[in-house]
Amino acid sequence: MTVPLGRRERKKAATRQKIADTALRLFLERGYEAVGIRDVAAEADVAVTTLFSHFASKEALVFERDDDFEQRLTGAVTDRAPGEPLVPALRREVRSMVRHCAADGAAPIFRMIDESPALREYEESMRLRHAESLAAAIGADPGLSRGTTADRAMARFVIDAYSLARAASDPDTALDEIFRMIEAAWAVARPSGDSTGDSTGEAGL
Amino acid sequence: MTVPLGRRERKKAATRQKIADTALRLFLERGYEAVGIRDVAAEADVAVTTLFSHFASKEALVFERDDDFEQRLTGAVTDRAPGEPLVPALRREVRSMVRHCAADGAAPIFRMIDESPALREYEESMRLRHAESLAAAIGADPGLSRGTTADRAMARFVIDAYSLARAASDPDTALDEIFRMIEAAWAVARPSGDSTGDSTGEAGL
DNA sequence: CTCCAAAACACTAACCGTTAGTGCTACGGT
DNA sequence: ACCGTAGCACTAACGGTTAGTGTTTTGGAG
Repeated sequence: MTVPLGRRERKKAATRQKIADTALRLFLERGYEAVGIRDVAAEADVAVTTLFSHFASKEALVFERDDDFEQRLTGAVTDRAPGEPLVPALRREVRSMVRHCAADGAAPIFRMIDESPALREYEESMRLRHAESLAAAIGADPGLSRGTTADRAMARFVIDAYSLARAASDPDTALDEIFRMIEAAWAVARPSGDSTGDSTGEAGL
Repeated sequence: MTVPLGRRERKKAATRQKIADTALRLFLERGYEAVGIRDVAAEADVAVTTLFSHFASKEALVFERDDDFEQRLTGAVTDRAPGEPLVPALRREVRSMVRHCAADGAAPIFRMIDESPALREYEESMRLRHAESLAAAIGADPGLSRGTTADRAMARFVIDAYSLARAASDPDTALDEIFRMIEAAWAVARPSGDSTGDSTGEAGL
C-alpha cells in the first residue's frame, strides 16, 4: 500500500496519462466533436482498445480527474473542523471549486465543456453520482444525518448550487444566494415518518 | 390553430404514433437494449431515416410524451388558483406525477427505465431541460419571481424532489419531507446583489 | 383539373463510439 | 530461470446516427 509502484504500474500510469494529455490537446486544438477516438489513439500511439481499457468513454477523457471533485466534496463533510456546521463547510468547498473552473488554466477546458451538449450531459450525470457519494457521507455522520431522504435532498441541492453558480454571470453572488436557501432547507430538515429503511434511532433534539 | 389538420398532418401523426407504439411494445417484450433501431423500423414498416425524422434518438422513443410533463409543471405555476402560493401548487402537481409513475398502466415503463442506464441518464438530462422551463415560468410571474438565481434554484429543487421521491421506498413521505425543505428555501429566497445579467429593473420590496 | 413546390418517405452507404475475440509480450513473484 | 498474469495490439464487427439522393404524396394556385 505504500506506493510500491513497479515498472508495470508506472508504465500503465504513463500510458494513461499520455492518452489523456494527447486527447485534451487535440480536443482544445480542433474541438471536441471534430476529434475522433481513432485520432486520439493514433496520436497517442496506442490501439483503440487500449484507450478504452483506460477510459470508459470518450467523454471520460475530458473528466479524467473527476475523482478529485468527489473526494473534495465528501472530504468537506468528513474532515471539517470539529464542531463546524455542515452548510458553511460545504459552501466554502463549492465556492473553491467554482472558482477553480474560472481560473486561467482550467477556463478553456470548461468553455469546451459548455459548448458541447455531449459533454454537458455527461458532466451532469457525473455530478449526480457525486451527489450520491455526498449523501452517503452526510448519512454516515450520526451527528449530522437527518434521515436518508433529507440527506439525499441536501446533496442534490449542493450539486445544483455548483451547477447554477458555474453558469451564472456572477458565480459568487449566485452561490451565496443559493446557499442561503440551502441553509434554510437544512434547518427544517427533520424526518417525521422516516420509513426510509435505515431507522438508526434518531438521536435528535 | 383550430386544428385544421389536413390529410398530410394526420398521416404524419399516425406514422409517428405507429412508430412510438411499436417501439414501446418491442421494448417491453424483449427489453430496451435487446431491441435495435432497425428492428423497430422494420416492425413499424418505415425506413430508419423516417424513424429518425420523427424522433431525435432511440431514447426519445420511450419519452414520447415528455412535453406533457413540462407543460404540467409550468401549468402548475401559471394556472394556479388566484392567490394560491407557489410551493403548495408545485407540490400537488409533483405528487400527482409521482403517483402516475407508480400507477398500474405506467409502472412497467418506468421499471424498464430504471433498469437501463442509458434511459436513466436521458431522463435526468430531460428533467434538467424541464427545470429551465419551470424557472422561466416562475420568472415570468412578477408577483412570484425572486430573481433569476433563486428561480432557477427553486426549479432544480423541485425536479430533485420528483427524482428522489420516485426512487424512494415511500414516495409520499419523501415528497412531503423534501417539500418542507423547499418551502423553507423559498421563504428566504431574496436576491441581494442580483447581478445576474438581466437587470430588468427589479420591482422588489 | 392540372401542375408546382414542399415535405414526407425510402434506400444505400457510411461515420463514429464501442466491444468481442484472439493473441502476443513483458513484467513481477517465486 | 520460469510461469502466470495483465497490459497491449489487431481485426472485425455491432448499433445508433447521419449524409446524400431520389421518389411519392399532398396542399394550394391558376
